[in-house]
Amino acid sequence: MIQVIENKGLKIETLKKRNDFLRVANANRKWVTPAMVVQTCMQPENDDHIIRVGFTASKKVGNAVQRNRAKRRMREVVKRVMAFSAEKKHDYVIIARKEIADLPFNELIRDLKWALKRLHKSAGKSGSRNN
RNA sequence: UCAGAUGACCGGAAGAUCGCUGCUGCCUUUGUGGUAGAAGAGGAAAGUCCGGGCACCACGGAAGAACGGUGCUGGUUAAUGGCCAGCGAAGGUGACUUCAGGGAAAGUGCCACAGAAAAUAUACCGCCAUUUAUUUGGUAAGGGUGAAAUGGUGCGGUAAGAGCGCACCGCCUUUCUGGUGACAGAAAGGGCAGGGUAAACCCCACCGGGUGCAAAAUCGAAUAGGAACGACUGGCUACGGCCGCUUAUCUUUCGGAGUGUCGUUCGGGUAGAUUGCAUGACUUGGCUGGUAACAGCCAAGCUAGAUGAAUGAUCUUACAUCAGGAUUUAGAUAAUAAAUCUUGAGGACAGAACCCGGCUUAUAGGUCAUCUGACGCU
Repeated sequence: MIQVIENKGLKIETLKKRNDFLRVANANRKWVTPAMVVQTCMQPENDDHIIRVGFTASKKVGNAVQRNRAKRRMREVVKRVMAFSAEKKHDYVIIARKEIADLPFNELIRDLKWALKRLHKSAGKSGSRNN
């Protein structure tokens, strides 16, 4: 797994600015899975080796303990999936849903892979539109 | 053994793999680097309800008014509405618990319904005397109303009654004794002053300036705009403009637009960064004083510091606990209890955000200490 990262030369950073979150949300490319919602768009700056990922857990997920746990699980999933199935020059935002605390970890990995696949496929086929 | 009361404590464990945060050492291509090491959430981190430290703002000092808060006494503390020790009242067989516990003889307001009468009192049925009378007078024992009706019980007394008199209890005043005090006890005097409500206004005593670390300080880009200086650049003016010049190439006319540009410096202080920011009313242990809260002294220690917010994720193993099933033992082939095996579920409330002291609320399950009552045994 580490080798994959090295081969592709990709580096994962986290999104921190509110503006970035809004930009990704407005791009209107998203895929919904039982545990989370995945949004994506192209990066404005051109650095080939960086993928940026933002995490959102609103109050709907639960209290502070449950929100933090949701973010940590998302971060772990991203670490294992994004390294070899993300696209260069893209920003991603992952929004937690209530079920994220209860679902098994393997299912989260499978769902994120599937969501990324669908997003990239639809981007290639029909531009930026996806409902 | 059972049922309680009070106080204190724990609040998941072990292993493997992969990470995150700042710190220290070394290396270093000085970077958002590499590597090694030790460290990294709570009893409530929560609610943001009180009290402080700290910072800024306002303000000459002090007192008062207004507003808000507190409200038995003494102590403790940086401080409190907290805590400790007492007092009083209420509850409990008891250990013990609860109390918004100053003033109702400073004044004002309110008290439904019932009732004669709910407060400058008064007399419905009664009782007694008197009278021709359904009259007049005396009474407040008894009845009735109500949450509440001029203190209670007994004896005397009387026409009937009544603190009218007496005894005891209650109440009020004064004095004495004990206590720092809240208050307690005793004696003497007074026939009794008179409902509730102050979580109604109010009175009395004491306390309180405001805003909060997104406070505040330092450094400080980029863009736009501002000021000063220098270089080059057209005049007139009555300050409204007019003429001139420029606007990709030559000449003329008309219309529109422009009339300054460049460089340096300064100030403002935005994004961002650093400080504030963890050596403190600190933690642990011991000794001394104190009933205790707590205080003093000595020794040792350094124990989270994030900022879209680290302190974990995944897997495995037992274990507490819960539910179902089976077997054995006790028991009446019952109910039930205990033990063993097995299958499944499964770890509460909850995440530091400047820091402390409290309070309140949430919390699966478990441990310990002291004490009380009941039963049994000696």
